[in-house]
Amino acid sequence: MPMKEDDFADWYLDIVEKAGLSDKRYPIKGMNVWTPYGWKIMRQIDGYIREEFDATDHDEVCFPLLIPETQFAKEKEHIKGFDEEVYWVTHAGKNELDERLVVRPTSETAMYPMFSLWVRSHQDLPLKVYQIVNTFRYETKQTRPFIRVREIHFFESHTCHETCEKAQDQIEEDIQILARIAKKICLPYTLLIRTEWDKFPGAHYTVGIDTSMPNGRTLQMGSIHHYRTNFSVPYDIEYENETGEHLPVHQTTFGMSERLVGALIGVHGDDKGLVMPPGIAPIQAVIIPIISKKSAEEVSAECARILRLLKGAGIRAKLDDRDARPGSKYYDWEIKGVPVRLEVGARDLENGVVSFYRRDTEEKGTISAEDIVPGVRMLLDVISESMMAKANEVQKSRIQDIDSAENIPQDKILRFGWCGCEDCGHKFEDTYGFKILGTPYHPEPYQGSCIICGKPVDKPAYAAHTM
RNA sequence: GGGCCUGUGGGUUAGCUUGGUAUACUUGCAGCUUUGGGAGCUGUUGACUCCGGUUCAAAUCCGGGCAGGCCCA
Repeated sequence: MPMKEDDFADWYLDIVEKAGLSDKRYPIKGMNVWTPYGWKIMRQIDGYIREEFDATDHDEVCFPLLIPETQFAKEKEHIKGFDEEVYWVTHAGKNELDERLVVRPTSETAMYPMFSLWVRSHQDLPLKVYQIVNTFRYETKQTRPFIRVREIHFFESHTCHETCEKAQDQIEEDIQILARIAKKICLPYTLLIRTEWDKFPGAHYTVGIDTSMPNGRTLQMGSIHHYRTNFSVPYDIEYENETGEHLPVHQTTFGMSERLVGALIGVHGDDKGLVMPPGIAPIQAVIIPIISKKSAEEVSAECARILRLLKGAGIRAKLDDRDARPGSKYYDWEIKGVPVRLEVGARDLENGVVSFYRRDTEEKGTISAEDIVPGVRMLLDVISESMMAKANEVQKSRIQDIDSAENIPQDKILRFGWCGCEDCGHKFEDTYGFKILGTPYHPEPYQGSCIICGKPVDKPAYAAHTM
């Protein structure tokens, strides 16, 4: 059941604070401090992103944060889209700058003048780079940790290709990369081609990556764009082909932000707190010793042994040997969403087992102490699969077909017929109060008629309230 | 751009109308004790957003700044 808006806001902020993800008391709106546990999660995700891009022949780069105004203004649509939400650097020390500098809201305009120098011949193509950096956008609406912030941690990949088709192939590769990343985080998502009036400023087309949050709204986690030559022409990124012709490159970008963290809170969290997917959990298994006077030494020794084994096997394990009651430790690690808890007490020693608790389903059981490594490994796999399956179920149940304005559920993603024309699109958004997310990137069978004009259509459109 | 509201230990908060010793819970720290779902006891650290005004006296009243939140365009 979707949560009410206020309940969601309280619940979400509570988890962010209690799990130690972020401290929002920093005195600038929308700029929060990544606290250690939250940052570990983000780094875990970043690490996986690096792995994926490196494995697909992208090179990591790091561009300057500041962009000269003239460079920023070269692509007209682009600057119009960001005009209202960029930060400007206008002074250096006591001097006013001759040319103002933009604090990057995204890096197209920082990178492309350099691409113009780097790309000369078809042998330089494809050019595939990415960076993991922070960007800045002056949000005026209400901010919320990870979901709506003014300083945004994200990755962006930028590619240049000889032809439109080769750029399109890149988008297919991006979609594969996305699929693998999403699986790691156990996040379901939809790929929808955004409407003309909602695409990225300057893009030929935009694919939005959305997921559904517990308040019934959708959260856009990132996007993939095909630019064609929209940027390469104004930024003069040309290559010489085999026959000596000079042609503009075709470009793509792919980016996802710290909203992934917001999404995983929303998608997996429950009333006990965060639930971390094993793939990116900073701590995959926490060991709690159950000390009693008689067995203190034996229990400690066994815990140390298990910790050593798990770590040796590459499992991110932690021993919680604080001087506190077991119960209070349980609560601490449940809020943080640690997937597996292992308990070792006198009783377990006697039976040659280790007790476990699964965070996602709250099931308890035992693993033979001898098989602790394969046992934990299998548990983590099972948890990943079951979290993914459950999240997919929920996402599916959030989608509802409609064919008229009657009985519109406010907390669902609507699927309906739309002829695709801008007029009907705007009419739909105005009368229904929903935002059109777009049409499926991967074709899906559909027979219906435009909900506004009645024209028959063979592909659906999706709409939702957005975060 | 216009309007409204709010700032009290690390967190949550009482007190503000009617000016006078700042309340409680939680957290932190130390000791004792305890450990299979937030134990207990004792001791202890820690706050009135800032600047100015009124007053014998300001967390409290007034003005301004800063920060945050909400509503409207």
